[in-house]
Parts: sequence; structure tokens; C-alpha cells
Amino acid sequence: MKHKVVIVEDNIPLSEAFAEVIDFTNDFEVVAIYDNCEDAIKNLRKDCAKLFLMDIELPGINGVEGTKQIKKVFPKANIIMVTVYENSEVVFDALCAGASGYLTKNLKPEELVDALKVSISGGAPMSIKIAKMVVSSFQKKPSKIELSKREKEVLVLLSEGNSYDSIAEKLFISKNTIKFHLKNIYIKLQVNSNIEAVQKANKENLI
Amino acid sequence: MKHKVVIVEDNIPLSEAFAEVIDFTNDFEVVAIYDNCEDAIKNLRKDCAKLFLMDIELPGINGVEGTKQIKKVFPKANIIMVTVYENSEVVFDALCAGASGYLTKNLKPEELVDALKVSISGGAPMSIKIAKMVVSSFQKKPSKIELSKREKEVLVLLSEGNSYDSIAEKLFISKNTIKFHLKNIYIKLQVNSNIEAVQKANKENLI
DNA sequence: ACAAAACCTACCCAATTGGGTAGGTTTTTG
DNA sequence: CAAAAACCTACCCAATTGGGTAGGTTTTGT
Repeated sequence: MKHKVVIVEDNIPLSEAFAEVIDFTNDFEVVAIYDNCEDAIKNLRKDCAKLFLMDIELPGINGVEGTKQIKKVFPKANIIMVTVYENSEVVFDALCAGASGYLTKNLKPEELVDALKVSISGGAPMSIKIAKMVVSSFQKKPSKIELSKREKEVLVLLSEGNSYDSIAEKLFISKNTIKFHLKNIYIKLQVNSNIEAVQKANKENLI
Repeated sequence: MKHKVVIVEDNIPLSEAFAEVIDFTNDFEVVAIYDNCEDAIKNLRKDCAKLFLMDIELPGINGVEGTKQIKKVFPKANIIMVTVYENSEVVFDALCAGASGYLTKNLKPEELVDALKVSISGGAPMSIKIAKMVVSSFQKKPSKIELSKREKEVLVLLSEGNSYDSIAEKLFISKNTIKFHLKNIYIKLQVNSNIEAVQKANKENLI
């Protein structure tokens, strides 16, 4: 039994080329080709495919939105984005939407097939550049802002929802001292409210 | 000119096997093998390698900590973790520390060489399972908590550090209404302060 | 058309927070 | 050692926030 693949791509020659490559394999077969997400979503249950090759730039519903909708119906669908976009925002949007892989259109036939194999076996096919982007997104650069140990403690407790009183109790110091530290924290972070301080500390990886 | 590789691995037979594979290639050569991070860090400038194969479980400084220190001296070092650990915490710790790739020890010789090639060309070599984990980490599951459109607007503005007054101005409604919405938000999120609300909303991907 | 939900406003009071000054001790560092 | 930095406390006052009640309009769904 071959794995069913649906292609959603408005560049017809390209989708036909993909289909030809896929149908040539022993393990995969293309059950439908759509040039828009709407039709793909309409026929989801009929096609009953586990694998999707999804373009991003599509007329009507775009690929990211389409991915969300397909995943809502079939959470286990493997949706591989195949697009020309390589800028970080689109990539992360697609991954957040539930894409299980991300390839760029300049891929070779065997790469396409490899990606399908990787995907069906629970992996996440990615082009080299995308993999790098994804990994890089974890590498938080340290902030240049320096908080003292005590200031960090206060900020952490504050971020957990403690009131000044509660922080004071937990650190065994007076509420006035908490205020004193926060005042200094606000200056260092250049903010003027507790919420901003917590947000900024999070963004700067200070806590 | 071959690319210099340093191996940090306390399983000597394994590190020697790696070295043998690497030295057999035309593009890479092992310039040093260490069974601990301390020595590797000490000889950083002498070895002057661009590539590191780093074990995680090491006596003394562990691989994650070692990675941080090496990246501090050589931010451009390509450090590939090669370990048996596959649990998410360790993987993400390693990536955050600056690892540019993550492989598991059951890898084949050609996979090792491929990883080096990928890494040197700016990519991020990962085993299939790790790639999947990394991609999955982006897929935020939607919260079951439902906020109205207005409540989200208020919460977003609050999270940006606006005071009630400021939020009221921006939404063209009265401060009292802001308080009203926040009261409801606090109930829905089961919190009782603005900071907690913002934190929880972030955690639940509500804003 | 009706009910439910969402949205809006106002008022009150208690509690918390922000910002300031003024001073003290302890720890770190040149 | 002396200076600097971090840490601590207290007090004051203005402003903001939390929590409550009581009512209104608009939008949504059945």
C-alpha cells in the first residue's frame, strides 16, 4: 500500500513535475493535485492523505493558514512546506502552524522523495538553511544589561506573580528593600512598570 | 587545507573511531582529542579548530557548559553534540548553549562526515529524531481558555507596558472599562494580578 | 424575536505600586 | 586601605491597581 500524497501548488508545471517524481516511487502516490487550499480542504476526507506538499504563496487561503486548518481536521497530517520563501518570519509561522517540514523549491527529485520518507517515519525534513535558522533561533544572545543577583531574584519572584509583600517574605527582607531593588531594576532596564520589567527581562534572557 | 576538528569525548575507543573516520577524509583532520572539556578549553587557541565534536556526559565540566565557554572565546566555532541523550531538556539546553548540531552516538561513519560537511557550510546537522523535536517545539498547542477579542486587545496592550489610562486612550474607551475587562481576564486566566495575567497569556499563547 | 454573550460606563474603597529622599552595612576590587 | 558596588531599611506622598456593585448598549446565535 503506497502512502497517499496531496499536492497543493498553483504552479501547475511544478506540481506535475513533483507528481511525476512521486508516482515513480514504490512507496508514494499522488492522489490529488490542487492549485488552492480551499479545494484541498474540501476534499480532505475523500483524499485521506497522510502527506501534503504545500506551497505558501497561494491564491485565497495561503499555505500557512491552510496548514492550520488541515491540522485542525487531521492533527496527524504531515504537511511539508515547499516554497521559495526563506525569510525567518514565514518559516517560523509555517512551523508554528503545524508544518512538519520545510523545503525550498530548488530541490532535487531525490531530495523530494527523501523528504517524504523522512516525514512518514516521523521526522522533520528541512533544507540546510532552514535547519540552521531553526537551530539559531534557540541561541539566545546574552544581554548586555547586568542585574545583580538580588535583583534577579526579585525579578524572578515578581514574574511569578508575587506581590512586593510576598517577595519580601520569601527573601526575608523588607518590602521597602524590594521597592528599592525594583527601582534600580527599572532604571537598568529602562522601563517604568513591573510588567514592562518582566517582559523586557524575558526578552533579554535575564531571568 | 583540511578543516581542523577537535574531539571531546571520554569514551576513548569511540573518540579514536571518530578520529579514524575523520582523518580518512580529504577535507577534515583531527588536531586533538580530549577526554574532558577543561583540556579542550585550555588548548583552544593552540588547536585553533573550527569544528568540535562534543560529548555531553563528561567528567568535570559537562558538554553543555563547555560549549558555552568555547563559544564565548570562539563565537564562530561549530560545535556538534554527539551523545546518547535524546531527551528534550538536554537537547534544547545544548542548542541554547550554542551547539550548531546534535547527533546521537549510533551514527554511521558517513553520517559523521556528512555532519561535518553540513556544519562547515553553515548548516545544522541533526539526527532525524532531534530535528523532529526541534520542529515540534514550535508547534504551540492552542489554549482551551477563550478570551474575547476586546480582552485580547487589552491584554496585548497591557503586556506592552501600558497603564490602564494609556490602554483606555488607545482603545478609545474609558479606564473603567479596561478595569472591567481585566477583571474578567483575571477570572478566565485564574490569576489575580496583571503580571500573572501577562505571563499566563504568554504561556498559553493567547496573545 | 429573544436570549445570551460581549461590550461598555460609572462609582466606591482598600490595597498596592511608583518615585523620591536619606541613611546604614557588607562585599568586592583597585 | 580606600573607594566602589551591592545590599539593606525606613519614611513620605501621589498614582495606579484590584475588587466590588449596578446598570446600560451592541452583537451573536437560535
